[in-house]
Amino acid sequence: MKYVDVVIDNKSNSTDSFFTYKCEDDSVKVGSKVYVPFARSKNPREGYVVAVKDDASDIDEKVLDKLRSVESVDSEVSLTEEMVRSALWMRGRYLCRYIDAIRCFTPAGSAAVRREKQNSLAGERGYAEPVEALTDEQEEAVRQIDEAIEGRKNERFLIHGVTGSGKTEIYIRAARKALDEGRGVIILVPEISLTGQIIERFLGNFGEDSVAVLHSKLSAGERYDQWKKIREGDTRIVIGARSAAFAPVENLGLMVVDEEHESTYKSDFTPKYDTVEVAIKRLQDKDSNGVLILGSATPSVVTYSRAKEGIYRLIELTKRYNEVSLPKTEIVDMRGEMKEGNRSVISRRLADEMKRQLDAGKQVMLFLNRRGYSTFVSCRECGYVAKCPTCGLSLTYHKGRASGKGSSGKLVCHYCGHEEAAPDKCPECGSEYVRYFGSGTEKIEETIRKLFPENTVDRLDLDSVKKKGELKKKLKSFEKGGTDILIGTQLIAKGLDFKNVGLVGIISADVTLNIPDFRSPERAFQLITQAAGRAGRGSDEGLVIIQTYSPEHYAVQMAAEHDYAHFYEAEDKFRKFMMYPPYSDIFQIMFTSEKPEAALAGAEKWHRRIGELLPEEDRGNLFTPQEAYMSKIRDTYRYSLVIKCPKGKRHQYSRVVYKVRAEETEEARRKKQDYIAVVDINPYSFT
DNA sequence: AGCACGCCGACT
DNA sequence: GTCGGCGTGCTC
Repeated sequence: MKYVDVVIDNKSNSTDSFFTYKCEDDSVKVGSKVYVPFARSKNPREGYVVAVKDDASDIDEKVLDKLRSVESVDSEVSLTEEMVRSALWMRGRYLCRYIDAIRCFTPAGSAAVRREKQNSLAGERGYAEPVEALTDEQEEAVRQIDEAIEGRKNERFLIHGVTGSGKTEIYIRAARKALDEGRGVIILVPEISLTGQIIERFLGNFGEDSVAVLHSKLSAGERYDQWKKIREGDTRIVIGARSAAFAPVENLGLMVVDEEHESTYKSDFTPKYDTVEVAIKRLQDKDSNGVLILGSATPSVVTYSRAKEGIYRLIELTKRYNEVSLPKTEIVDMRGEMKEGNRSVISRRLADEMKRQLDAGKQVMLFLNRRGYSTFVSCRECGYVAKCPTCGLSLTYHKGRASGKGSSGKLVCHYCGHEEAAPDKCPECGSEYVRYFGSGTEKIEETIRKLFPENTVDRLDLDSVKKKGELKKKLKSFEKGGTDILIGTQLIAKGLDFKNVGLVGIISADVTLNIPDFRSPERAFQLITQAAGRAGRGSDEGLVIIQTYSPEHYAVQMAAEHDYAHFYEAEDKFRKFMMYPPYSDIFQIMFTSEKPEAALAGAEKWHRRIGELLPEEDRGNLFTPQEAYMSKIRDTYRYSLVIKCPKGKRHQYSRVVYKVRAEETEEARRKKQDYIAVVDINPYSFT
């Protein structure tokens, strides 16, 4: 007989601990799924074994006489020990429940789910590109990676390579090497529906039977089948979005995170994990000792700084295939447009160039900021943007919240709570053209249709991705030349390859630049770079026009010059000065409730307790609770609490937050709690 | 989260 | 009497 520690599968906060059971079935292992009696529950409850003991020697005596027996061991589903270890680590890292972390690793559908036996890869056809000779840079990268894989070294690489420098080919070689060594492979991509090329090439190189493609369109049954196939070792290569990082691959030898900087790698739901961190954890496990490859043309500042620190080995790919040159770029200063009477969002320069290109039979792509981001305040004559004096972030305009003096509104910093009256004149130049930016993106399509009535116009954004097939149809139409002008968000800025695009226009670099988030310069740089990468992929040199009210901003300048190194330098200085990541971790705790006063009271309570528990010298890193950026979503009110945790103190701060949460759940046991608190460490946006 | 227990008001 | 509403408490 054995003794096992089990994590019970229920959503309660108060059962978030290990429960010890006796187990008659000696086949039980760490990772086994079990059914156990629990409390007064009539039916046995599901749980996962996290520890197995052969005797009762280190079991608490108080518990020993209460022990009940495991009902049954589910031989169909079990996690590897490495998966269990990684899940336990996640709980501490992201302050979620054990079961939340474990569920990431378990198959979503159960065996009971009806299984439609259909080929999940239907419609995906693989093709192996004719193997071209590798560039010297690629050759060297492959050599280093192969060596690490062969030596079973837990090494991490960052491939910083411009678009078209052949990162995918390196991934394929690395995967082949890992397979040759008898090891498993996980390839992560930001959004499966937009990365057809990688998948096709993997399918082409390794064959459909050797590659499991995990995507959101899979039914529960299909998902389960895939999970089983991977778990049993029938498929050694897995490709998928974020959640594929948890695939039950044993003997994990290689993980690739393509487009490492993408925000889709941060989970929106509990647990709010960071995929790269999970990958690192899984690979450094003693059963893996695997190799990590991050790839990006525009690595996140945090990642790049880690590369500089030596945590990642940096591989720079500077040459594009066939020596295709990077497109020419032009910055259009929109302040001039205003002065000269052009109130349209399309500059005369952009309109002229569009006409020229369209007349020459070329296609045009126009990029908007992400849809519907809210307002920042800017002067249309001098480009002044209202910023928080202590945080350096853009202030957000709040309408109609009379701040005493009957002013038209106020400007609020969503980080620290700083407030000031909204100006009716520009504080820099005195102009009355102070405007609130950021909405009405749909208008652009209308404007373009009016400006170019002869041409076909199409628009693509997140909404159309949701409609199955719509995306593919629109992209196909553009590819075939059926559409002259394609308007889109940065969604279509990635990875697509259209040969006939002569001009890329970035309508406004500013909206990305001025959302109240310290990452906005980084995002602006990435957006411009990616969008620019769509131009001139054929034989002709392309042109990129960047419209902005801040032409002197370093993110705009450096992106226009294709100069990542200098952008990084400038951005790193800013981060260091302001103590933003990588120099800190930002804890955001979101309080929600149907009653605004309950959400605020919860936030204030936590604020007080955290303040009491943090050492004196750290209190300055704890900010006052704020009404959230989106203060009310579907009848729930939201308040947020931000803590800036200096580098190296994450454990300490986590413990404090964890303790406060434990206190609060303890209290909720007695009194009904009327708010919900959710912790997010390093959120991707402050919504 | 379940689920049982138990205490009270309302009804065949 | 006794049915059932839901507040309370416990879970190896």
